[in-house]
Amino acid sequence: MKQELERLLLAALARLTGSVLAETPAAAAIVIERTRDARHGEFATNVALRLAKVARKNPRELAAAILAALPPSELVARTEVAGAGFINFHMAPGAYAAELARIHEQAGAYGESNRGGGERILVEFVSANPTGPLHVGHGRQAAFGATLSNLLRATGHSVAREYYVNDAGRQMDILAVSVWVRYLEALGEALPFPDNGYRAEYVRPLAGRLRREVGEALRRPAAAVLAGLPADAPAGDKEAYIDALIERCRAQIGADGFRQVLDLSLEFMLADIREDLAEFGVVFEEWTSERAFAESGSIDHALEVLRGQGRLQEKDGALWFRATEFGDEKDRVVVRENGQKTYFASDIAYHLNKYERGFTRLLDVLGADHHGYVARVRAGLIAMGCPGDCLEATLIQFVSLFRGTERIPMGKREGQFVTLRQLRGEVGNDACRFFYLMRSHDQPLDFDLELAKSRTNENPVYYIQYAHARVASVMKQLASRGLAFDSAHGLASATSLTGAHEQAVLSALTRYPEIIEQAALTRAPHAVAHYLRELANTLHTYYNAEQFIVDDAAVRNARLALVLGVQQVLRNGLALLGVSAPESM
RNA sequence: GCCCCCGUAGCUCAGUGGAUAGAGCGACCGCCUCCUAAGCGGUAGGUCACAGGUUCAACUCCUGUCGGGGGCGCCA
Repeated sequence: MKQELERLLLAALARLTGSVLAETPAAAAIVIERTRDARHGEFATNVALRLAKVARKNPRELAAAILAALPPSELVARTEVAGAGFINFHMAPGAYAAELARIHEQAGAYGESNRGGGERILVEFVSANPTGPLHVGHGRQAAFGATLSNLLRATGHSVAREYYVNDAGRQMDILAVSVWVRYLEALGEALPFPDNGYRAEYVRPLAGRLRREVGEALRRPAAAVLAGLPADAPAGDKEAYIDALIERCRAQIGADGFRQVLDLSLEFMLADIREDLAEFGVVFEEWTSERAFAESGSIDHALEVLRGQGRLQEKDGALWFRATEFGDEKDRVVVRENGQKTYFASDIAYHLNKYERGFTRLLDVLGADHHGYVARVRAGLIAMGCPGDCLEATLIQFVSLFRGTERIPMGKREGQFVTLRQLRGEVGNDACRFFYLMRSHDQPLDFDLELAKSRTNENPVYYIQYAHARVASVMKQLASRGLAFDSAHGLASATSLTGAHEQAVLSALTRYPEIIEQAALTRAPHAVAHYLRELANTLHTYYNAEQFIVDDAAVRNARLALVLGVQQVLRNGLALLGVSAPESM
C-alpha cells in the first residue's frame, strides 16, 4: 500500500516539475508514514513541508498543489491537507481487501521486496575463537547475524554469511598447551596447571581424546617439562610463563607433536561450535580459516597493495601502516620486530579479500568490545583503495544472565561459564532466539532465565506463538463443525471487514512489509519482534470481541480470511526471527 | 588520557526530525453457558537526565555538563 502511495506522490511531483518545482525530488526524499491518530487517515506525508523552502511557497499551498496533481487511485478514498502542511491519505476499504488478498496469494513470500537490488552483502558474525565453546554473548551475535541476514535477503540483497575462524595465533597455542597439560595429568604426571591456561572443564575431554588417539606417545616427565621455567603467577608473570611453557612443549614433543595436539583441539572445538550453531538454526555459507588464509599468501598480497600505495613505513625494526593518514588515532604495526605479522595485518587482508570477492558491503557483527577495531580496519580498506563506507560494523552489547533477580556470574577463563548450549538446553531455542532479539543491539541485554522458561502471559514468545496456534485451533473447530473455509468467497467479502477491531487488525497486518524494510535498513531485528507482539495483540483482541465461525457464510469466510492472513504474517515474521510457529500449544 | 553505548512511566524497554510520547511487567478494577483465560478490557502512573544550539517543527540532529555501563594504550 505504502509503495502505491509513493508511486502516486512521485507522479504528482513530476507533474509539478517546471511549474511549481524546479526539479523532481529523488524518491528517497519522499517520506510516507503511518499516522498515529486514525483521524488523520492511515498514511501521511510531510513532502510539502520539506519542499516548501526550495519551492518558495507556503507549505499548505504546496500541499494543495500536490494533491491537485495527484493521479486518481481506487486505493485512496480521500485526501486532505492538515496541520502545518501534512497531506493525509484515507484508504478505501478495497485497499485493505486487496492487500489481504495479496497476503493469501504470496503466502510465505509476503513482505519480501527487491529494494536491495541484489546488492552483494557479506555478513560476518560470531567468529568466536575456537578455543572454547560458544557462550551466551556469542549466542546473541548468532541470533542477530542470522536474523539480519534473513531480513537482508527478504529485502532483495544477495547475502553470504561467513564465520572467520581465528585458528592461528597465540590463543590456539595456549589451548593446545592446556590440553597437553591435562593429558599429562591424566597420565599421572604431577605438574601445576598454568595460571593463564584454559582452565574450564571442556579441556579435559579433549585431553582424553588425545590420550585415546596417541596413547602415551606424547607423555614427558613433569620434571623435564618444568625444568628452568620462569615463575607463574601470582609470584611471576603468567604471560611469560605460558609462553615459555608453549616453547617447552614444542621442544619436548616436537613441532609435529604440537601441531597434532593443536589440530585435534581445533577440530574438536570447531565441530562443537558448528553443531551448536546448527542446532540453534544458524548456518554459514563459508567458514574461513585464518591459518589457511595466511598460508595462501593473502596477507602478503594485502601488504603489497599497501606498499604499492606507499602507506607502509619501517620504524624501530617493525613495519608500520600509517593509519593516521586515514583518520585513525595512531599508526599501526603490521609486521612486528620479530617478523610476525600482526592480527591487524591479517584483519585488513581478510577484509580486502572480501571486497575482492565482489562484495560491495561488508557487514561485521561484533561484540561491543571490538569498537576500536572498526576505525582501524576502515582506514586499512581506504588505504588499499576500497571505498571506506563499504565496511559497516554493528556492535552487539553484552548479555547478563539472571535467574529472577539474581545475577549469574560469568567469566571465560574461570571454571564457571555459561555456554550457549546450556542456555538453549534450559530455555529452548525459541525463547532463546526471541529474547536475544527483543532488545536493540546497542542496549545491554538482561536475559532472565525464569521469564524465558515461564509458560505464562509474562512471556512474549508464547504470546505470539499462542496467537498463531489460536488461528490453527479455529480452523480445527471449523472442520469439526463440518464447515470449510472458502478462500475466494472470503477475499471477495473482505470489504465488509469494517468493524473497529477488524480495521485495527488490517492496519497492523498491512504494516508488515514496511516493518521488514525498515528493520533491514536500520539493522534492527528487534523491530520485527516488537511488531509481532503488536500484531498478536490485535488478533487476541479481535478473538475476544468477535466470533469468527458464524452462520452468515460471507461474514464467516471474510473473518477467517482475515485471521488466516494474521497467521501467515506471524509465521513469516517468526521465520525471520528463527522462532517456530506451532499449530497447537 | 582517548574511544564506544546508554539515560524516556515504579521496573524492563520501544519510539528512520513531525500532529495529543507508547508497550510489556508490576499495582488496582473488571471479563469464560461462548472458536484455547498461555487470552481480553479499563484505571493510575511522564520536567523524554540537565543546559545551550540548528530547524517551520527536537525524545530524535549538534555542542557541553552530570550520571551509569563497557573498551583501548606493537594482546589476540
